Amino acid sequence: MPMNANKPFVDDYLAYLLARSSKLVSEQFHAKVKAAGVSVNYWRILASLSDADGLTLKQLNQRVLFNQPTLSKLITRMVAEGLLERHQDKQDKRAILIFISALGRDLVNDLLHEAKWHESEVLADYSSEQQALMKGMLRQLINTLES
Amino acid sequence: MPMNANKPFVDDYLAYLLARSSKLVSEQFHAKVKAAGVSVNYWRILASLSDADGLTLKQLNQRVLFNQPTLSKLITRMVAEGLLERHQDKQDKRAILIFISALGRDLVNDLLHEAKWHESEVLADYSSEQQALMKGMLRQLINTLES
DNA sequence: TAAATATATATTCCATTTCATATAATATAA
DNA sequence: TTATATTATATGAAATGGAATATATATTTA
Repeated sequence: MPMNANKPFVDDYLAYLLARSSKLVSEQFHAKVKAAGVSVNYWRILASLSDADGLTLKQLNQRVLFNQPTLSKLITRMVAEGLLERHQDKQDKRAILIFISALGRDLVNDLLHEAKWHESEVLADYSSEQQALMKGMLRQLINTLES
Repeated sequence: MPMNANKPFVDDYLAYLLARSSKLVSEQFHAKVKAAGVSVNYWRILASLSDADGLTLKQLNQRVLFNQPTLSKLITRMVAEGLLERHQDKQDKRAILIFISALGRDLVNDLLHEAKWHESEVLADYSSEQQALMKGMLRQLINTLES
């Protein structure tokens, strides 16, 4: 017997609402990403680096929130495919600095444009006040959770 | 050179804000899920079935938004582990109906309690009005995207 | 400074997911 | 009704992800 038959769980569960909306928002756009020959994780890495080139692997991981070995291997593949460059940090020789290559830059610039266009479609029915409110709430939630 | 050096992309990109907040909200709770010996995907399936037992694989997939073969294999494993039951649909013999077993029910009930408690911690600093506003916006976004 | 501890990244091995396709049942069209 | 298309689920091979651990450098402690 359900724990609580008269009140659906997931429809009032924040983590579910976030996961579902996240997936739905990303879904159509990811089809375009794949059409460009890029996996979703590649796109996330490129987008995260697009305004912060030269991060260490650790700093990058704080943005993309992957597992460390997963990111390490993704970087290896992306370097092999010519999308990124890996340089040793002179200050801390354990660390590597990750840069977008010219090829990766072209790719991410295209995708950034498509992403913005896609977002404007998703949010077409929302006023700019509503959009700001929604994004603001999410940013606040992120800040709360990061501290 | 960045496409737009003076305006960070990801911090104003809805899909990123959703993905990041989703991951941050789920993160600590998923540690508890794993501590209960359950993978995150198992938990998502059990939670989705908790208030809608007896869905077809396809209906369930519309809730969890996995790939069809992924869900199919997850179900196979969960049945083998005694958490779920798979029955043929009498009306449509192609379809299978998925039910939670007694064992699965016990497990999910425990996790549902922990999930609610975790959510109340995450949202501790929010008034109930703010909580309702946030969830309402997400539900509206989901509805928009589903139609 | 030597030893111990901590940190950043890489690697190995195994589990899981994905892509493409198969199978079986249903719905539709000729 | 027979052929065709569609739908629901399953499966196999290959790619990817994750847990544990290794390696190399940096930091702290005695």
